[in-house]
Amino acid sequence: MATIYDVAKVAGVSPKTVSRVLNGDAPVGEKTREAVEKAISQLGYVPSNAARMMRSSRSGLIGLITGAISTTSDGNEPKGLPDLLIVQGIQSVMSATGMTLMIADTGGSSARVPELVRTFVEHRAEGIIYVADYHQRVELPPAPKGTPLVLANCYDDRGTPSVLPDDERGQHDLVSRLIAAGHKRIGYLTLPKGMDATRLRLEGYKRALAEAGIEFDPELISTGFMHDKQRNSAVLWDAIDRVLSLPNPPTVLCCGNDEMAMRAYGILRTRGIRMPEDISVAGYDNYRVIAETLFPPLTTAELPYAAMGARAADWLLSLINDETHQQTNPTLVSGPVNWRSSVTANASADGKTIRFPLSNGRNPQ
Amino acid sequence: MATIYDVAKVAGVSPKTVSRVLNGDAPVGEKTREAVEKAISQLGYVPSNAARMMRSSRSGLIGLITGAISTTSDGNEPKGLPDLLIVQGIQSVMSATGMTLMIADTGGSSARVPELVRTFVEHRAEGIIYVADYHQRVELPPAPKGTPLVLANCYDDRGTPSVLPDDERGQHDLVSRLIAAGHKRIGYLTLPKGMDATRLRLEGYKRALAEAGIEFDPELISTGFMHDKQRNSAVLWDAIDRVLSLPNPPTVLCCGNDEMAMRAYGILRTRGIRMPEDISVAGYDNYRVIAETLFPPLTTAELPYAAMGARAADWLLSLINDETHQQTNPTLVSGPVNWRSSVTANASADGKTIRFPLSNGRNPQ
DNA sequence: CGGTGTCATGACATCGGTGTCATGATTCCA
DNA sequence: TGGAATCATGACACCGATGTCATGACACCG
Repeated sequence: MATIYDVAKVAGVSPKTVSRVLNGDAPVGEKTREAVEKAISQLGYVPSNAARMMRSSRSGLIGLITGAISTTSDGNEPKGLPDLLIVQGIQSVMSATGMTLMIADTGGSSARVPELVRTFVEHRAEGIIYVADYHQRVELPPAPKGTPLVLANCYDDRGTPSVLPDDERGQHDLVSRLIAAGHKRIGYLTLPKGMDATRLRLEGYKRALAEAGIEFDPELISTGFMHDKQRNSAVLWDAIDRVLSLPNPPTVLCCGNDEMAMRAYGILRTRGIRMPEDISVAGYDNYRVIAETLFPPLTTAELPYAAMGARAADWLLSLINDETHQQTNPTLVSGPVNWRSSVTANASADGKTIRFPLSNGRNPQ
Repeated sequence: MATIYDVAKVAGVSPKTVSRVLNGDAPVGEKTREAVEKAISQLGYVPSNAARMMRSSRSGLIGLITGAISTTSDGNEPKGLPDLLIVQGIQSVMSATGMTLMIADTGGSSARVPELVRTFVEHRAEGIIYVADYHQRVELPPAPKGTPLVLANCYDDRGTPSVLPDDERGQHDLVSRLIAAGHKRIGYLTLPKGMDATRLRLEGYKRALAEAGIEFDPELISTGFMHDKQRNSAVLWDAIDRVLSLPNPPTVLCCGNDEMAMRAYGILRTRGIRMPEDISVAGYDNYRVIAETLFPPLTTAELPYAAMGARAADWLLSLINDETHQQTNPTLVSGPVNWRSSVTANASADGKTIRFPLSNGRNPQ
């Protein structure tokens, strides 16, 4: 690999002059510049970042750690998509700034984090971002001093800068929109209790009802998702049964995520219930492969992963550059409601209660 | 940040001795070693990879480029999942070898590739992997000499090392398995014509039939997917109509991917057709979020993304280490058939033809 | 007991850039 | 026309590791 000395020799100048041509930090004569540029392209010279870094102590590298640190990870499920979208958001900001991303993943074991951090420090990464696969609290080893750390899609209790989805607002906006479309009885099949997203979204749901003057009915709420994959279908089946057999059943079912909505489609159709004619369905995440492909396409609140990544990246950059760029911590990022045809524009007139054909049959699988 | 000189001073030895303790490349006295190790942990010293690299010319870095170079990309759809799984496969091999992954993506524009490659060369990446989001031909600028390049999920006509999914075999194995389960009339709703995967899988389909002595019936084949997202539902609707209204309709529908199968579920159910009682459905990809969540869970051929990534990484490492480790080019990786309950174990007895309730109605959406 | 090997360690150069300072050639203005 | 300012360029040290070679202290052996 050619060095700056080789270029200097070919161009008949000193290495320092070549350096000046490369960096443009001091004037260089026109003819000299041309000779140097010719030599560079002739030799295919590319400066070594490592050598450059030794003097400047700026590596141009950002370390990125992804992976499920949570204790709930069952280890073999490549959830990954949220991570990826966040990473894309980060990547787009970084490449615009000329930073290069180094990426490492824990493979699900939080024990590997210190090792990964060490590698990044060896490469003198200027900052580190930790990305979680769902909104959660994490405990990370303290970052090495001098290397700023930002958390994306997670937070800790040490006050580390953190970027989170605004789950409360997302659910609020979705439910408000449903109310605006004429729905008053809104079923809600939640994610597992104990998750931050579940709690926050329920608050958003309640706030939207309150704003519209609709009384909150706990009967309409049911957990529709278990961490235990095996029992998922049965749980959702029962939850749907329960809310549909209410004396005054909902006209729309909000699902905790798009995956659950997809499963709900199957369950509802199996019983001969049509969407959205008999009942409307909404999801959460805007997991596009699901939401756009389902038939009918799914109305869903968007989890703004890419925007969260970009926010986290911006914040990290400002920390690196020592800007006092104040941010509230945590920073909440909200996304739009994606309105699609799984929800009727005008809910059935008051008083007309649909009777659903219910069976006691469980998941026949 | 502490340097090796700081450590040497604190421990009262020469920098070279510290280096020896770090690398273990020469014997060091017991007491000296202890003093050095104490100084290291006291100062929180981590060696600088950049400085190390200047002498060794080994950076420990691998460059990874992902993104849709294809001309068909509609630009705003984050397909990404295949990329991610391949990246995970690569990552697991690399971290086991102590290499660090630098990642960059083209954001859909192939014009950015040279720029990304240049960045990697600046960092003196020891090798580069290019990852595509689906099996396709690509044209990349020639890699800088001395930096090996491996293509994952794509190939070129320059003979660059390339790792591809064995689409022919995957479809063959799936269809053979369906035949073994008693199916003889096997409908096939393909991906768009012109894709490599479409051609190869059709060959696999035919080979499986031929091996079982079943005559190939072109009526059973129909394109079920368009690049044009808007028309997708209508296209699939028509394709399903066509094969189901045959005098001797299929007992199972193979879909070009799991996404199409998900859409088929919706279409079939909307018409009151039950799965798998009335007809079986199979997919391709083993896109787990879909295949495991659908009701009933989907039988599908696995596209072994992680294994492909691992293979590509292994190959790249052997190229870097100049091993003559012969590989056939391209290297084909095959995955298992995931058998789930969307396909009946025993197809209906011969002669009993199911009549489907057909409508001429299009997608009512 | 002197010569030879082994062991533990240090001095110094080197990798490939860039910061600092010096130098010679021009240009400029009083 | 002479001194100062500007310009273009080069010499040299330095960043933080490691490879090479040298050195002093012992152990070993005939």
